[in-house]
Order: sequence, then structure tokens, then C-alpha cells
Amino acid sequence: MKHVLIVEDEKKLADVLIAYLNQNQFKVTHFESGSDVVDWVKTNQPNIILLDLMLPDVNGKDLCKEIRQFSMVPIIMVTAMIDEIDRLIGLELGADDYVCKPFSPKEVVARVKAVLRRSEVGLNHGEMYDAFEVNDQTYSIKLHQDRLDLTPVEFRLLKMFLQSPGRVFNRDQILNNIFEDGRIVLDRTVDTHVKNLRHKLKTASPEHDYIRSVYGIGYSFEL
Amino acid sequence: MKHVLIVEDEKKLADVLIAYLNQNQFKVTHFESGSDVVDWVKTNQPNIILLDLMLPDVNGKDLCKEIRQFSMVPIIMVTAMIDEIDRLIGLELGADDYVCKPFSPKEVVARVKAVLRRSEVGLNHGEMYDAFEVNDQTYSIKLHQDRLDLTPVEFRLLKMFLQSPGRVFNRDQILNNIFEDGRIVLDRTVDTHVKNLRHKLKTASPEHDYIRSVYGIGYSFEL
DNA sequence: AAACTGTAATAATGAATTTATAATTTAGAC
DNA sequence: GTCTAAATTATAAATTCATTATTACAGTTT
Repeated sequence: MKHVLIVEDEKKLADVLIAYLNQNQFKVTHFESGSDVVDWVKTNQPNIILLDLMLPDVNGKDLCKEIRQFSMVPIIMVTAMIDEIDRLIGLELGADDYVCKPFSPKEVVARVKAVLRRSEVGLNHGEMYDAFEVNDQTYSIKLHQDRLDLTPVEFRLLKMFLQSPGRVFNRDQILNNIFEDGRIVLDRTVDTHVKNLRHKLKTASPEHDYIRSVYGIGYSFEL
Repeated sequence: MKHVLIVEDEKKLADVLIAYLNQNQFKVTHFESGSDVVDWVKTNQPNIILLDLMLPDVNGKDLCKEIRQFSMVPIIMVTAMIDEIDRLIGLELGADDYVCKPFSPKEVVARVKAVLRRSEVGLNHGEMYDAFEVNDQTYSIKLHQDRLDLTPVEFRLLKMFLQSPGRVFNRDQILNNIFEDGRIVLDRTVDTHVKNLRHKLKTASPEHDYIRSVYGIGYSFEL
């Protein structure tokens, strides 16, 4: 029986989740604050953690990172800050997924199952996107088994593209996704990174043209 | 303190064993099923495993073989099938000893101690990782028979790397792994220890470049 | 004293960004 | 349709910035 740890200060919300998860044959443990979570996780080794970003005592992001220090347990972030989401994606937090408040309990259960499934099969492997394999542990991406030798910026850029194939990003969106801090750089910088990434992709797979330029708008990734 | 992993689905039985082992200064981890055992062993490297042959989800024999793929950790098989025992002995399972249910906890503790003693003295070396041999007793690591002359910090650093080859560690993670107490030192300190370790590895094996710097992230060990 | 560890300062390297220029695309004029 | 000017994107080189490597030394421990 899979064991889910919920770290959530809104009692009502937590109760609903617990009820749903129990109905789906999950064992659930609930913490209303973050202070004792690390110790508990170390001794009890849950199968998955649902972690609220906004907690009364500790910062959810830091907690996530701290857990990552000693465990690869899957973590799903829960947040009310819809604006934060974009920045969280592809971030080096080490979380496996996120859900945004308000959410349906059904959705959460589905995500929990999905993440567990993912973490069970791909033992050492990262998430697959077509022929690409993204490995957050090793900060590397493989294309057809071969490791692409990417810089940190290129890694985040390609991961962002892979997560939304076909979507056209303008340069502002790309910069927001790539930089945690809201630092401001020129649009041309994006071009340069795209150029460098294209070159590395071309080296690995000469026949394929993955990144499409959309004149007047930005770039999109075509699998 | 020796760390014993018990894989046993009968909760009561396991609890008795845990109590006895704890009394004898063993640290104990308990799994009620076999599904997550392999991963856990890979990261946690127990000193000995007590493995039930009959588990709800996976076959104990297969589990034993699978563990033998990557580790020489001593394994004691536990079984209720007294008839099976004879067939098991001498088999290519790779287990180190057997106990038959019903057994007295005292007997099990005695066997655990015996097997550990056996594995510590004599020809039985430490855990092998490729050409590296880690010996926790003597706090030393050999590369191709040659003993590397490592300081305690270097020993823990290299052992950590060997346990997760290919994984990229950032400096915080390295420090957390190396120092049990939460002592805080500068990131540059990691660089220095890595440099010193690299030098010793180079002396022992000039052609090989084991430690890879991952710019902006940390280090990884490539076997 | 010798060995180990941590820090600080500096050098070396590598990545990110900017800059400059060339190439391409688009839209309007003919 | 084709030509041309303006806008946009591509590329390469130069610059700035960040990270890592190395060295030397100081405080501790053995």
C-alpha cells in the first residue's frame, strides 16, 4: 500500500484530500506545518509527498530542496500562486509535478498515481519526451541514448521546449521560464542560446530541425 | 553501527526481530514487501540483509539475484519451506546463509553476527564498485588492488561518489553527505577536497578522469 | 612534528551576454 | 509577380561575468 505524506496547513482541504486518497487505497499521513517534516520523512520513507508551497513556518521551496538532499521520493508541489507556476516548471527545485489551487481532489489523486507510475517504471531514467530523455538528477538530456552536452541555460531551455512541444514562446516568456530571478537581458540573448542549442541538436541529429523560428513572435519546438 | 535490512511481510515476526536486533546495537530498516528494496539498497548500502523467500509481490530468489548484480552485501535467506532449504544450498543464488521458520530471534541475531564476522575477516573484501573496493572497516579504498591513501573526508567523498556513479551532486548535497553533523563550511572547501581526491586518483590511474565538473551545478563521478 | 581540514586569494577556464554584421523574411509599391 | 525597404532573425566575435582550479597558509588534531 502506497504511503502519501501531505504537508498542508489548510485543514479542510487536507481532510478532503485524505478522504479521497484513502478511498483509493492510499495510506496517508498529514502534517499541518513543515517543521517536523524532514525528520519524519527520514524515518518513515513515504512513497510520495504532496507539499504546499505556502506554509506558516517554513518555505515550501526550501523544504523541497532539503528533502532532495537525502531522498529521491517523488514530490508534488501545491500552490495557490498561479503566477509562480511558470517559473517553477523546469526549475531546479527537484519537484516532480505541481498542482494549482483551487484543485479538484480527483485531479490530485490522478496526479499522485501518475507520478508514482512514472517513478516506478523509469528506475534510473528521466522523463521521456519522444526520443528525448530529461534527467533532472544528472542535469542532462539524452537524444536517442546519446547525452547532449548542455550548459545550464541550454538544459532549462530545451526542457521547457520539450514540456510544451508545438507551443510558440515569445522571447519574454522564454526568459521568464529560464531565469528564476526576474533578471532582464536583451532579446538577442535568447537568439544566441537558441542558436547554440540548435547547433548541439544538429550535431546529435543532423536530419531533424527541431526549433522553428516564428517570425515576429518567437520560437517553437516541433518534435 | 551495523545496519540490517529486514524484508519480511509478517509484521509481528519482523517486530520481534527488530526489537532483538536493536537490543544488540543494530540499526534496522524494515520493508514489508520487495518492490522498493533494490533501489533502497543501492542508495543505503546496509551491512546485511535478512530476506524472506516468500513475499507478497516479488519472488525472494529473484530479488536476491538482482541485489547480487550490484552488491556483495551479505544476505541471509528466511524461509518457511523447510524442504526448499536443501535445494537452495549450493545454488547460484548468492545468499550467504539461511534460517528456517519458525526460528528463535536469538538464533537469527547469532547468525547475523556470524555472517558479519565472516564477511569482515579473511578474504572477504569490502563492497566492490567497478575497479574500486570500499572497506568500511579499515576506512580505505582500493583501486585495482592498490590502496589509495585517503583522508577521512576523501574517503567519505569517494564512497559517496561510488554509490551513485553518474549522479551530479551540487556542493550542498556533497557537504550534507560528507558531514553527519550539520556543520557549515564554504562551497570552496568542496572544490579543495575534490582537487585533492582527483590528484590521488590520477596518481593511481593516470589515464582515467573520474570526477567530472558540471559547470554551474557541481560534480559527478564517471566510472 | 606531521597530517588533516578549512579559508582566502589568485589564476584559469567556461558560460552568458552583448555587440556588430550578415542573412532572411515580410509587406508595400510598382 | 517582382523589387525594395524595413523589420526580424542568424551568426560570429568580443566582452563581461561566473564558476572552478590551484596555491598557500593558518588553525586543529593526532
